[in-house]
Amino acid sequence: MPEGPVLHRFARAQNQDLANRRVRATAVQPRFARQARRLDGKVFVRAEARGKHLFHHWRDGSIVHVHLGMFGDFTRHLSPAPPPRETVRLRLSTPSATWDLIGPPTCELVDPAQRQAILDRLGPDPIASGSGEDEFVRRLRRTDRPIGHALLDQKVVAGIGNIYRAELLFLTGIHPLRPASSLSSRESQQLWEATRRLLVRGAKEERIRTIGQGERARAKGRRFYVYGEEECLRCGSPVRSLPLSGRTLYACVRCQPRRKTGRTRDRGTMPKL
DNA sequence: CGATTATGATTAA
DNA sequence: TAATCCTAATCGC
Repeated sequence: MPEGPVLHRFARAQNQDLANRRVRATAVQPRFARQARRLDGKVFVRAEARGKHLFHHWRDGSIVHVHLGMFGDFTRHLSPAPPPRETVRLRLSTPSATWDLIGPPTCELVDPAQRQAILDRLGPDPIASGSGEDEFVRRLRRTDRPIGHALLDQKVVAGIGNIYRAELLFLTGIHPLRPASSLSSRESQQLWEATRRLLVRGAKEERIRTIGQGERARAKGRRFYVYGEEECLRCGSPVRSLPLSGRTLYACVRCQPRRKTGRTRDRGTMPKL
């Protein structure tokens, strides 16, 4: 379920609940039980998010690396917490709050070098660092793969998932199949700016929000411009869906032309076709 | 109750 | 590209 901003939200909330406290660690599933016993009752120092990766730092030097994949999730309970479900990989609790980790493909103890190796594989994370545009543009320029593929590549920019990919390309009016290297520097710059804005917003708010204030009224319950939709929220044209990098990509046939269309600016003034 | 699907990513081939 | 790792909700029978 999670894209980058969700991991940052988890890290912040977990820091509020757990940082610098003695934390009970238990596991329902046997897979992580031994490791949980080793951590149980020790001091949880802090949670750290980078892209879609999460690290839990413990005072004894242990580092737990978590990746939630497509289905993983954290759930939070206030005391008294209900008994854990059978699928709880790791439960972290203090007298007041409890965090359950469900369904992660990755939950492992790592050493500092392994953590660093993971970070080294990631491109700039606009939530963590603020800057990174140069690196982003550099990476785009040197690949001929479609921009829709490049945006999911975590070493181009860390944290974008399938929803943000579709919505960012929509917001910048870029056709997803254009080679990344063919973007003008202005387009790359706009893409980075939109990425930074949306991911930072997503880390602050409870849910992914891509629709701008001006078009909020028009949305009427719809959450996205094109992701998972059949008609473009802005112009009503059909949304094309196609598989790209093994995921379904959505794009408006009209707002995201393969080439720039001269003077015709879609400012949302156009009625439904 | 089985099949399907979902905001992911690595490894093998 | 395909197989692999993970869970839960939904849908059709």
